[in-house]
Amino acid sequence: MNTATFGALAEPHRLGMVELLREGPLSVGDIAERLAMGQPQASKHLRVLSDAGLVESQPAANKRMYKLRQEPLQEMDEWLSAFRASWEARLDRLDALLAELQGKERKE
Amino acid sequence: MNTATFGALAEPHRLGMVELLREGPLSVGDIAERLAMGQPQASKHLRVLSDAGLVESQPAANKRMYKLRQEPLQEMDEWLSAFRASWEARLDRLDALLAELQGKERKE
DNA sequence: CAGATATATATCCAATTGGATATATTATAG
DNA sequence: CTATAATATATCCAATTGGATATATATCTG
Repeated sequence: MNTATFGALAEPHRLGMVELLREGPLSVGDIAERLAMGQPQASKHLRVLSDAGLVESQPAANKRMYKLRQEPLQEMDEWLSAFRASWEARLDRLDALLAELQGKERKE
Repeated sequence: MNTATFGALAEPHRLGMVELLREGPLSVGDIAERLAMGQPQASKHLRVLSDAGLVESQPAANKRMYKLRQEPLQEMDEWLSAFRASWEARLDRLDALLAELQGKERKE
């Protein structure tokens, strides 16, 4: 797992950008406006997201459209799966325990 | 989603700690040794992880055992699910496309 | 071509951060 | 109680970071 992904998402404005771009591509100006920040700040944060591979941009006339890239998030998802395994195991044990208790209840 | 979780995982040593603790609880000394770092550094990083809720500790004799907490990772997992939906939709469309191509192939 | 619009970049600054070292704290052993 | 082992904390330092402002660059409009 790449720490750059976590680093990029560790800043509230950038996390907001990623969540915002989930709805679809946006221009820098739109992003800056919707997140209530200055344009240079938005560009700077988008640069960080872009370096981390979380977004990509393409020119559109006067503007520049940014959109999400899925790869880093998919990588995160795969990384998490190792942990998911362990907490699902716990839930399974809980299920087993509850089932056992149910069984006893019926017998008594 | 809490940026503190991402912030805590944005540092390679701390990411390593979390992955290490996946195998089970460890003392500070063990963690420091396995990650080849000094004890004060390990304590400092563990503090950050603890503040982010990613680990918890309990005293054991002379030592202090650290273990993973699942909640922040589960929260990450839920946060990711919103994105998972969109990329699974893409895969579905790809499947549909492939199926359609298969169908045409058979007809011709 | 001239002005306007959108974006990127450069610079300055204060705050945060990670590493290293020294020291304080707590518990165990003898 | 004293010495030791394990850990936490304090301090110093260099590097990084986010915000703000100014400026450069590129594209569109007329």
